[in-house]
Amino acid sequence: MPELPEVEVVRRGLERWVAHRAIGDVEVLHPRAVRRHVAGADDFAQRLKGQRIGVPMRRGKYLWLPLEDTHTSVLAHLGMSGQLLVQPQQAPDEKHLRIRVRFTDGPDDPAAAGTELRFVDQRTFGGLSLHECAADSTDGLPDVIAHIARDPLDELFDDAAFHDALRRSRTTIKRALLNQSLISGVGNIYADEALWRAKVHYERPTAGFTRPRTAELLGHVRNVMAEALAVGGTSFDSLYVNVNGESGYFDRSLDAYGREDEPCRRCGTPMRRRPWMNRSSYFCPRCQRPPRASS
DNA sequence: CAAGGCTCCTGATAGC
DNA sequence: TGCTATCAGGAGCCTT
Repeated sequence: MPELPEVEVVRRGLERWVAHRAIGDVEVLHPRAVRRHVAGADDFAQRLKGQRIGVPMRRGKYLWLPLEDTHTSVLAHLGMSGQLLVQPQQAPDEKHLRIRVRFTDGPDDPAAAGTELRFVDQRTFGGLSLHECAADSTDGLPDVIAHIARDPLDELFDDAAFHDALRRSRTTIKRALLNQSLISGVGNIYADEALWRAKVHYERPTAGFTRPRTAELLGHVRNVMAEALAVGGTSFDSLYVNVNGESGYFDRSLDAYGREDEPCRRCGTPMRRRPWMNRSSYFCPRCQRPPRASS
């Protein structure tokens, strides 16, 4: 499940393999993969043809490819299972290949010659679309994601504003961490990991957060993401821009996510799983005490 | 308007 | 053995 670190690994791969390449034919094999492109699959393909890709950018879990000499960008979201792969043109189609982007020239790196970009997505929660850039953007930020907050690895992320937002909100901390308009890039896995590290229960009301507690939690969010990024980045050395939910750094040691009934790595108490917002929350019942009036 | 719930989708797995 | 139910979950959209 791609969250910020995985998406950043993909962005770096795209920067290496497809930046500054000119787009040729585009093939949309499944309409759902371009459902955010309101004008439809044919329009998407025709408008991309002949454009040159700029330097890939990312905010939270979104990434985009600015199109040089235009005010438009290709927006990409991987959803649950999306992958952006750079493959040799002759490689067999993947089972869940949704979009193919051919190029009319090679990149600076001749090793990438003869390759194409493929969007592969089993569960079709992700997709590509073409958008105008936000009016005040200098980096090609698509207008449709202008509401997405900066992510905690962005140097312009405003810690004080985030704390103030927590204090103002009548919600609980995990909901806030997953609210992409407050802080972006955090998904279910890294939320549980950061909360475990901070010894904070997922249902703790945000209104009671002190400045030091917010600062500590943000530190843990940043650390767990940086560690995951470091691991994910090491495996990226081939002609393959990968998001892999099954392997890669996912088999690194997670402290909370998926560890139901296993001993807490701090205190040994069996970890618990609770149904939460149609998904699961993993936590240590001893290290992460629930707030009063909460189960 | 803020907050919370619903829904899209496919494949792995559990259970009968 | 083979079917059905359950789970995974990001984020737009809808309701309250």
